[in-house]
Amino acid sequence: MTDRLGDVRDGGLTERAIRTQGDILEVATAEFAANGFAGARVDEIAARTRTTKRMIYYYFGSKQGLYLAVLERVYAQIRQVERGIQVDEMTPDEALRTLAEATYDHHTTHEEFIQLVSIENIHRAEHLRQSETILRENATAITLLEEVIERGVREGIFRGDVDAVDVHMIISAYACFHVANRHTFAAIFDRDLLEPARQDAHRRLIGDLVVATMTDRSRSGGNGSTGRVG
Amino acid sequence: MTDRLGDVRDGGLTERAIRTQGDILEVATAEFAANGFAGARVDEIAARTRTTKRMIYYYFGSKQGLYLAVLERVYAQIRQVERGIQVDEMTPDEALRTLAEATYDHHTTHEEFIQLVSIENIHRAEHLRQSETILRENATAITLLEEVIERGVREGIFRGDVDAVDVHMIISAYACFHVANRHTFAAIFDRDLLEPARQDAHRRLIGDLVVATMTDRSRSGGNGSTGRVG
DNA sequence: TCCCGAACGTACTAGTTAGTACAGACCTAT
DNA sequence: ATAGGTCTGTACTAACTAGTACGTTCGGGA
Repeated sequence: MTDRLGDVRDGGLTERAIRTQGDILEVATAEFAANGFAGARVDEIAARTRTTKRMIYYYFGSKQGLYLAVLERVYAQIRQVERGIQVDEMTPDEALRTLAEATYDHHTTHEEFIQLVSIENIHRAEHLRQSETILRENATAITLLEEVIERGVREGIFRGDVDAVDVHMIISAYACFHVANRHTFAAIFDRDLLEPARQDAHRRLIGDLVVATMTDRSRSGGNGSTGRVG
Repeated sequence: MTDRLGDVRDGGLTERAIRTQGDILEVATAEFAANGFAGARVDEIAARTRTTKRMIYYYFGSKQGLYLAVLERVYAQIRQVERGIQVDEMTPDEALRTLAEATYDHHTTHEEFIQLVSIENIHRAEHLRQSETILRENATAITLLEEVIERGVREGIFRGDVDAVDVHMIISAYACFHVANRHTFAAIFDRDLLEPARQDAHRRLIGDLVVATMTDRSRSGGNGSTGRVG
């Protein structure tokens, strides 16, 4: 009660209220990411905020409501990063490499996001499907990739049977794995995928991987115009 | 009590006991994979077996003991698959493609294994690290890959700065993602990664991807003898 | 100055869940 | 046949946890 301010209004919410909600969301993000939905404890979240459990229910209604708010927050953050990427002036392969590295950098520095995505998949995306914002806004991440790939195919340097969603999947798979399966991988193969000393090599590798795949001329069967994925 | 047999002994365990334990493990695998460790209910597992909760505690001691038994069981299964792979007669790139496709096929047909690995990572592999068997036996999966890659590098067709563990990571990442992130991916991008119609294309793609990456001659900087990963 | 609603804190409850006490059935060996 | 260990079922409990009832404080507008 020492830092109470002269509550200035802002869209129906007190400044203090906004800070309280932000405080709760930050702590809740860590708690859900670390323990899963069922494993997370509302009491534990409350204890680690400046406020009380009462407030969590006051602002978010239920444990599930809080979880959904956490999910929307982390998905909004990745949208923010994606919007900041500029690849207009680059050649298609340079652009592809840049996009891959940006995704790699985001995921490896946002462990909580990846953990929450894992958790959400355990629950078959049943919460995520309730969020129109995420479904509507986060699919647009593909647009940029589509332009780059279309350009590369038109210029004849990219294969034509792998589309933007496929490429996004490849990049995401690589970047997610480093974070999501870090612990079992380290336990079994004794190699920490996020070790700082390896970061640069791993970043280069995802670039190599996606460019090599898209520019590959020696692959098994078919070519740019046949055997389209899907 | 209708199907009671004349309990024949086998290594200290009744035949009936073995069947009971197997029954519990099978049901528990599904329950843990579907709901996570905290979300899984011992009562629910008991209700879906032919036996009772009492037996779960009799054989496995605790919820955690049961979970560990489940984990060991699914890891033992993947070891079994890995042991069955033969690549001696193949060229290194054929062998690599075969190994990648086998991993892809295993993971896409063993959803529960992937889910349990995800769950275990949420818990920072703290249960897995307790299992000496998994740590000792499952690391040997790399051996086969090591031979193939060494052969490819010696023949001058593979790059030399990516080792067996890196390649295993690439293959696992791709194969895991299809299963682990299936639901969020489908929700956002409206594409089911496990749709049967796409299976062949996706299997071919992981082969292309890993072979293209390893045989890539046009990559960013360095070559086979410099900039080694790690 | 005093009313009103937003924001907040404490103490509680109803329901759930991991784990157990106790009793009994079954098989094998002697 | 009977002792003793393995195996099984029922009914219970102690502890935990999401959610709430109720009261209080605060700032701003009339």
